[in-house]
Amino acid sequence: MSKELAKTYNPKEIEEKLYEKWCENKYFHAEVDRDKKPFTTVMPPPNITGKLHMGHALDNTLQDILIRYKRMEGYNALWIPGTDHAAISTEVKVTNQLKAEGIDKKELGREGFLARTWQWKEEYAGTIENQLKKLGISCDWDRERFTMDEGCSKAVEEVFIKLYEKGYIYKGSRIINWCPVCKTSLSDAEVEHEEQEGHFWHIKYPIVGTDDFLEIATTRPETMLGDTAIAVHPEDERYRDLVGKKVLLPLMNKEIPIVADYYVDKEFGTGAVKITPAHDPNDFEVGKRHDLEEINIMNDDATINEKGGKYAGMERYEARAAIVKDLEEQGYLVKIEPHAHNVGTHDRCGTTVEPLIKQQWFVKMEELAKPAIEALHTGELKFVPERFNKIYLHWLENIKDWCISRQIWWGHRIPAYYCDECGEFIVAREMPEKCPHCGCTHFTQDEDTLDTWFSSALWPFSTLGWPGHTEDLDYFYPTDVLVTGYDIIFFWVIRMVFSGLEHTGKSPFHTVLIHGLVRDSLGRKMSKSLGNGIDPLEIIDQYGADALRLTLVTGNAPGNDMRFYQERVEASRNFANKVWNASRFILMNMKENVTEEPEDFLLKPADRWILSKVNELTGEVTENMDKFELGIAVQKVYDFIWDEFCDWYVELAKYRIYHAQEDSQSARCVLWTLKTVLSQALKLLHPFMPFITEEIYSALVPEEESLMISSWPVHRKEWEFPLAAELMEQVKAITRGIRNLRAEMIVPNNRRTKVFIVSASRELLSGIEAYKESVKPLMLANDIILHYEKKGIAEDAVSVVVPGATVYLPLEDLVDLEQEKERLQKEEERLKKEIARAKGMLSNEKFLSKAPEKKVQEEKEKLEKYTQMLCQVQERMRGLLHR
RNA sequence: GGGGUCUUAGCUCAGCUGGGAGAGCAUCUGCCUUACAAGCAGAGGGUCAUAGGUUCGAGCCCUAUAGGCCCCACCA
Repeated sequence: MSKELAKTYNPKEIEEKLYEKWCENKYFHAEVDRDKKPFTTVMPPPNITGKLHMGHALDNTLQDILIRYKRMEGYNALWIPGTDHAAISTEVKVTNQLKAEGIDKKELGREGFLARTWQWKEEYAGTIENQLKKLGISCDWDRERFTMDEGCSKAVEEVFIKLYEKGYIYKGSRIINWCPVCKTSLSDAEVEHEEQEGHFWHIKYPIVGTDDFLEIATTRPETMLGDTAIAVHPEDERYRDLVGKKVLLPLMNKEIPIVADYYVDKEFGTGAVKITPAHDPNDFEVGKRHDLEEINIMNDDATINEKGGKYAGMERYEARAAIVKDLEEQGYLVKIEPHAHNVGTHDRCGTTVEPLIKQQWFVKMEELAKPAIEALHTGELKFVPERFNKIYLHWLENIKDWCISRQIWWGHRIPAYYCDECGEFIVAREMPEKCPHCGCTHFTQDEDTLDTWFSSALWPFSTLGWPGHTEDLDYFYPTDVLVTGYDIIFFWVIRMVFSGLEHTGKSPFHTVLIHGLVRDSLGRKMSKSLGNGIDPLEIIDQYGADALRLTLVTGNAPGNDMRFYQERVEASRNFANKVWNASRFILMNMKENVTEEPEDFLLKPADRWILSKVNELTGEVTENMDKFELGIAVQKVYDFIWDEFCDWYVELAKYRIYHAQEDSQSARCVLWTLKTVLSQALKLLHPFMPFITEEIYSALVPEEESLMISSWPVHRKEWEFPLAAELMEQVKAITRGIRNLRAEMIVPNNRRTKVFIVSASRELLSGIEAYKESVKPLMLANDIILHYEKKGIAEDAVSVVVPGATVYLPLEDLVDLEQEKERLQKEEERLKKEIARAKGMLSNEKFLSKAPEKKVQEEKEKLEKYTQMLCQVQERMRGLLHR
């Protein structure tokens, strides 16, 4: 006796219970098993900075769909979860939290601050884990990792030392991006450029030894305190004679040279550029070429330092105002123009970054990038969709050295030790005992930590035990698919690829499945400041995890952004409800479990038809899944379940179920088919909606342990029934014809009529004859009368022509013959058009010779069908005329 | 400045290797038919941005144009 389902679908009741069951049974856990092929994916580790948002829900839903699919396909599926320490972001959050408590992080000191941050980590990693569990994702929690745990830290250290020894990591004094609020250096990728309305200040510098001036234009006048030259284009006629001469730097009263450099654009501004090597990346390069002095005029908090003369101590914008004022007073300011220009900001705090020269650690990228470029060309790596190839290549081909040191506490400390005596440093796994240069035995470790992406770059292999030569690494690595948003290709994907290639010799995955952003209903990015974010947990609470998941994958193509709104979730929830109720109907009627497959000849055409439909669906869905067309795959399952299965097959099944006593064999057949088709559809749906499908399956197929570990269906040759399928399509066409006619006549559905079906096809007639009772309710008929020829049917009926049959409804009081003639005329015209179209194509020599045979054949069949239908219509019209 | 992407029904979007335009929501009509009103049965609604081209055949491929969005880039 099968168990019955609750009357209404209530996700809350089943989701938590099922997730616990899955966990208890270790279904998510994977161990090395040489008899099975592995399928591995690593979760992009969410930052421990806060709760998960809708983007995380999307990312993890996609991964879960893939991993569940592969698991059912028989792979040894491993999905490693974890979180990222998110260096700067977390440090900012904790610092702010402390500030709110009136504590300055310096008071706590490094150790105290780290202890506090670890507390934060425990709290948020727990929250994140719970959120992910609510989504129903099937990752291996036994293998949960953190980018700062022991293993990952070991990998970081190993990589740093390896790259240092190979000469790929170096320490150098270079111009870098500096965040004056976070007081740390940043990589180029962490700087966002935004256009701001600013000003263009034109300033004249007196030319030494003359009464003339040289006019320059700048957007950052305060940097003039650090000017060490003026540059002009070497071929600029206007300034040719000035090269080699000097100008007097206003306010600073200092002579600086005029140099010629191709960097200068003659057409832009005045054609003369002030050069501040210490505060502008371009000027830095120019300075190197002309051996100019680099004068750093700023402190770490972007206030002017002692090199800035009377402006020392002022904040950068305060200094700017003061300088402009002084220039004006002293007659050096020519004019001020409005000017829009790009300003670099720190992506984590929004502060305008300041280019500064600092000693930092860098990774030399040129050599590392080459194999990563190659991997895409050889096909070892691919992006889905393909268009992201270009973005990936463009970045790698123009890559610059990566600044990896950060002046913050939360992160992996750089394994470099400085001799307290001579200051030389040693890169090593542990603090050295004796300085090889001076023999001193006291060392201090580098205060800096590493860029957060330095550790996440190693994620696909550090989580599998690297640098150890573990069994896991050998078996599960390289991983298969990486699922992530296009917004972190530069930060993360690229760095994982070159790191994987460098340290393991293999691309860390063969496919990167890229998804877009989840936007709000107006198409805006969801953000804290706008307050338009939607909490995935609230949606789950309201509609269930399955509904949320379905919403996130329906109607979306890889790499595209999507809009999220409630109505879409409601539609998904409605589908869940539909599945639930159809299943409930079947279980209600399955008085005892049906496990035995009926003899082939006992199956009715409808049974064969739905079996061939689900069979076809299986093949198509599998193909779509393999091509990562998840949206298309789930749409097909949705349509099959709702349209074909519920609206047609279940309706057709009712008569046989309700009359089981008269024909128990037929009832058993129909129940077997219902169970078989539904359970197969549930399997196809399971990756998308794991909870509801598992719950139903456990009731429907109690002989099996669990749906999630059952096997993915395959296409079966023996379930191809082309003849039964064709017959059913005809029955459906007739049924639709009848419903259309009635709707047009506004006959309420509760009024039943006689239905006359005239057809020259004995197969069709006998098919329907054998099936009359099942079909009657669908055709809203109280009687179906079948005729081989049209006779004995009153003319005052409405009629409809479908391929192979004419259907008459004697709707005595409702029939208006004039109206009926009009309808027939319209239909005649439509058919004539269709015939003309088909004839046109078939009389086109080129079409006949060039189009594939299959297409030509299709057209011929259409022509035949429409010609026959036209005859039926005309025959009917003649009947009406004779009357 | 370079690159990408989008423009399809009132709205939000699918449309896989080119072969008679689809879904959900919304609208309209008729139904509480004992799985489901979160439902059933029907209907209306589209020169697939514009202009060329390739092809027997174009929403799909190519070129140009217009508009939207995104990314990259050192024009002070």
